[in-house]
Amino acid sequence: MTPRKPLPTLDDVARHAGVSTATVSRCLNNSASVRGDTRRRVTEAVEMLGYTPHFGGRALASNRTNTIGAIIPTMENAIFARGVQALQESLATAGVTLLVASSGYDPDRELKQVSAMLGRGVDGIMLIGDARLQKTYDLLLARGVPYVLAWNFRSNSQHTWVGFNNRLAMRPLVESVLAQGHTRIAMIAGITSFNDRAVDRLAGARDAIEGAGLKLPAKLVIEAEYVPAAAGAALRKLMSRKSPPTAIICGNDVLAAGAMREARALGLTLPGDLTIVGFDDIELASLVEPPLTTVHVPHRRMGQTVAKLLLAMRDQETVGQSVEFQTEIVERGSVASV
Amino acid sequence: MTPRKPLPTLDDVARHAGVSTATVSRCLNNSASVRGDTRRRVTEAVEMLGYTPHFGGRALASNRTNTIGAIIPTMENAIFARGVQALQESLATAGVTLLVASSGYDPDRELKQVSAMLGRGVDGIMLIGDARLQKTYDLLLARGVPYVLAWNFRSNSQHTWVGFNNRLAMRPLVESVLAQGHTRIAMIAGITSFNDRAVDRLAGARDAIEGAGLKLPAKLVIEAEYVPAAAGAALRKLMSRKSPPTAIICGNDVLAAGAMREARALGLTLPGDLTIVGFDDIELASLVEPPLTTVHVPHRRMGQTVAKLLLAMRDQETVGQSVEFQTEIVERGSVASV
DNA sequence: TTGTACGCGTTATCAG
DNA sequence: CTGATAACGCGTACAA
Repeated sequence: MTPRKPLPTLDDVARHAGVSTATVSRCLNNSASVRGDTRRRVTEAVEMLGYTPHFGGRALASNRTNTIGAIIPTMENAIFARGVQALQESLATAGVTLLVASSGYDPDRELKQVSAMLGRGVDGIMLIGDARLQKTYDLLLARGVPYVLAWNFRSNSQHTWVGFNNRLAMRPLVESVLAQGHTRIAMIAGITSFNDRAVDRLAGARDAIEGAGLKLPAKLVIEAEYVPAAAGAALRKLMSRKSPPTAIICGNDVLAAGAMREARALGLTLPGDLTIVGFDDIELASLVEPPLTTVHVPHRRMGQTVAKLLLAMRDQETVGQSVEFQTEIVERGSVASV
Repeated sequence: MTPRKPLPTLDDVARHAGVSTATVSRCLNNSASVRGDTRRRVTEAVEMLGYTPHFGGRALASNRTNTIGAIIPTMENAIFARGVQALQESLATAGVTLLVASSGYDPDRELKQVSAMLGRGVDGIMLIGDARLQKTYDLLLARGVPYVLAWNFRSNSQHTWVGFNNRLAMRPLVESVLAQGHTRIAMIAGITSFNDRAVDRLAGARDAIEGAGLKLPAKLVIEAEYVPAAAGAALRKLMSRKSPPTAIICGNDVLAAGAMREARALGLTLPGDLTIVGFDDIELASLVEPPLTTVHVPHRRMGQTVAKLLLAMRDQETVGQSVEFQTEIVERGSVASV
């Protein structure tokens, strides 16, 4: 490995171009007051030396980083990956860099990540949902760094939200299952600890079931980690009951796909023997057999909106206006009448 | 939004603790020479003020950022998401932050990302494959910033690699298909432009087919974007030929799943009417029906290894020792004899 | 339009 | 073991 070379500095560029560092700085920041001639000499020198502004120096002097942070539970979840990708693309067009960290659904780790990002001087932060330590909010508020909560929605909230109401979104899906005559319905939910989306989806399913005069007993609710195998184990447990459910609501598409695989392994015919529905409408949903009936969520648009909002909050130092998205059921064929 | 508050500085902490900034700095960097008593006073003050070191200042003074960069084609590809997640986790245990950017398979964008990361003073960079602008390498070399190329492998390379030989990995998979008696084999490859993995996998398939004395004519090779629908369109085209292939090699699992979906839509029975194989062994592979025969790739272990290597290269300022991983075929049931 | 000079928050060197 | 103090690279009043 070549030894670490010292980066060319503003000073080097200035000397090469025969101007002062101030002028170079002005050129780089597109400040208007630079003569075309001078500007050309400077940009030439920049080219020649392969100069890149030093981020630290810049942050120190300007108290601006052109950086937005995003802390998500995990990158391995396609819905966040997609949203973050869109967020990054939107920010990039504004010349802003995205800093991504993942908390692994651990609130303590999230707090540390927020703290680290504040130290890095991010101009704004995206967080997922609102299930976290109060201390995390305190930190954000104390610093006055704008933040947006995403992937869920609450009205009349003190926070700025970009997302959809997970509870309300789940309800019509379950109602459509109920409409097929199912009365013994179970749920394979995501882990609800520090996950408001999982909590709300479960609550929405319960709303629908109880709204139909039925019950969702605790024994028919199993929480599973975000991997197909966990859903498979849950399904096996549910189907081994004396009177097994005829329909299973899954907290998301990955769980639904895992449940389907296990159901097939048990020799069940889908959807004839068992109705299974998911949530999120990731690519996977249309690739399994039978294709999954699920709830479509506009992940990319949410990411784009978060970008727009955070930049506005940063520039206008204004409070952010929450944006609520609507979801819709996508009927594909994993639901049958009882 | 609360107005942006000024962060507490080292100076504030020093004043509160009744010591000098130098001492505070020493405490924070775990430098040994600080009395327990003093250290306690300092950490107390840090707690009280909610102090977080200013990243820019630190970078400026120490010429170290504790940051590693990773530039991947896209986060929406599960294989990179998984690898990057592992990379991040490994780095985190060493107190290093990961900066992720995605190039969208655009070499110009990648060059800009590298430049930006260098400006941010990253201590090392992970790149995917070796299909990029020479200028990008020049920049890296000029700066002497350690970098690792991942997700592919070349022996006797001037670069440091962490990955597997895509060409060699594809060969036995295709040979196992040939062993089932297939003679008309087609390929749905990834887009090969600036994607050495896609190129190599295609080459590996050709190696196997020609090694068996058969041909892989250009008309039986279709490049498709990394989405199921593109693979579906490709499959439809292939199957509409006068004498359609009896087996289709796909450049990755997502393409394979998309091809399967379309094949079913055409009324074909899988694998009886058509053999389809994938590559990568992402979760999806075991969730489709029939489950996909594919090549297992240790994505997480690659991410961890990249972390280890980059940290070592940074600390010892030494050349990195390439690490080659082996892959293996996972036979699941999407292959039938002709 | 351009240059001079200071300060941003931290680390590191050197005395004490 | 601790305290002054000089860098580090850049932006920006202020002056010219």
